[in-house]
Amino acid sequence: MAAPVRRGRSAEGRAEVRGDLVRAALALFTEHGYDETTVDDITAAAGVGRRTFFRYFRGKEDAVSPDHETCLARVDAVFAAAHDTEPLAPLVLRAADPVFDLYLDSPAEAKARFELTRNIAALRDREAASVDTYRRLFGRRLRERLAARPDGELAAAVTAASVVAAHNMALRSWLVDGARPEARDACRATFRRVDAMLPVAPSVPADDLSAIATRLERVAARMENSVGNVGMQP
Amino acid sequence: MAAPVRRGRSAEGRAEVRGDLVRAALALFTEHGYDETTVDDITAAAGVGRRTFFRYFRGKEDAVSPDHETCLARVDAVFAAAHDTEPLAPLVLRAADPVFDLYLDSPAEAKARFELTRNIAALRDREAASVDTYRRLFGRRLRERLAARPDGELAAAVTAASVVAAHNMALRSWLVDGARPEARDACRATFRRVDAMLPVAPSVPADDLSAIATRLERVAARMENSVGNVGMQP
DNA sequence: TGATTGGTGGCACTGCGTGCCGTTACGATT
DNA sequence: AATCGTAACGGCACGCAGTGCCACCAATCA
Repeated sequence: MAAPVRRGRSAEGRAEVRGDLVRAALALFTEHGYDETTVDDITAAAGVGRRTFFRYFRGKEDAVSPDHETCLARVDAVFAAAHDTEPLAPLVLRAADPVFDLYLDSPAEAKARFELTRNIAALRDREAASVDTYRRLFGRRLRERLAARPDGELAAAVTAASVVAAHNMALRSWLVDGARPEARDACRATFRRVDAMLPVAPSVPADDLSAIATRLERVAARMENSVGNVGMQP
Repeated sequence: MAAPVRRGRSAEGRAEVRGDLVRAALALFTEHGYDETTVDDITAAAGVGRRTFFRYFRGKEDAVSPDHETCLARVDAVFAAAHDTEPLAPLVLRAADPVFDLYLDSPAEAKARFELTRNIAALRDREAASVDTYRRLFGRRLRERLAARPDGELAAAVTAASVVAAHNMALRSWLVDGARPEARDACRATFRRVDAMLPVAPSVPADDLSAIATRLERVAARMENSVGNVGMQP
């Protein structure tokens, strides 16, 4: 005599089951530890069979991750929809928006995930691998657009890594600051400061040369400030 | 009746066993595939017991990796030995040298590892996690030295990610180019071109202002070249 | 020669992930 | 409303990764 199936087959039912599993995994991992929590514990807490867990997640580590596959597709769609002549820097910054949405829209879960990925080696490695897929995606799209330049491949690789690093840094600051919903715009603004550090292209339109001059002065000021101020004085 | 133990307990014996396991793993993964190769297959090919494998490696994925823990310690030692007033850019570039040594000193194994990490998802994720530990190490050391600057944390994160990305890009180019030993210097030179893209500090000494001016002109030229040349023309 | 130490091999065990299959609920068709 | 097809579910069994435990053997020392 099998236990009755509690849910239907609709999309809402699937989302509900998935949400139950994620919440159960986050709670159990946080309370009892990652290694001490088995998949059986998660499925028992969520009220589903063990086999069902592996129909929603590839493995135990993925139970705490949001859906990165659809997010990757959205990022790629931003690049695909952009015109070839669109200035590069704003496009790159805009392409990161879907990732921000993924985290900023659910602050509580994002913070719980952050704490787990900070403290548990297996989940930290998983996160690093996930972040690397975004870096590779940015790298591919940038390489297409920078192939003609001298050191274009290098600039593409460096820019992709820079954007992803700044993105994660902004998210991290937002999370340690309490993940307040009203600070979401500040989080995005923090990220966009990386614009001044990108090596590949200024974010100003091509016909605004005064803006270029302004930017050049900023770069010069920053460089002069750097020299003689390298490292911390004791 | 147990099989006789074939090796002693010396350090050479341990290195020999480890080398046999790495070579067996590389060969079996390449020939029969990663998922199709079990730890039993590796230990049988290396002539040791299954239990011994897990005394040399944390898991199946680590059997193809060089020793990143000692390499991380060497990188950190470079930072620890540097004076606080040393210019930042050359220090950062120099800190990457131990990683180059790790790969450039064994071209054949490096190429075999590269092919495996390129094609096998589990090993690619493992590699990404390993690279991320270097990125975090650079980030910590740079954050110490940039804490006083405006946007110092952001600059530290971006610079760390840039250096690691350029490093891996140079290694990758060297590997796909055949991993020729005589091209090792060219590999390092490719990496050092990232210097022109680093946002944090010029690599010139603090008293050479003419060099700063030269660099500023290079930056300006690159920026002007960028505007109006964004993206590829069809 | 006897005791100690440290690496090794074998064994058993837990837990992850998967293939397979019977079952069950939902939706569509008539 | 009865029926059929489909898709998700639960359960079972299996292979394999990784670990704790213990006996064994070789080298060193008393």
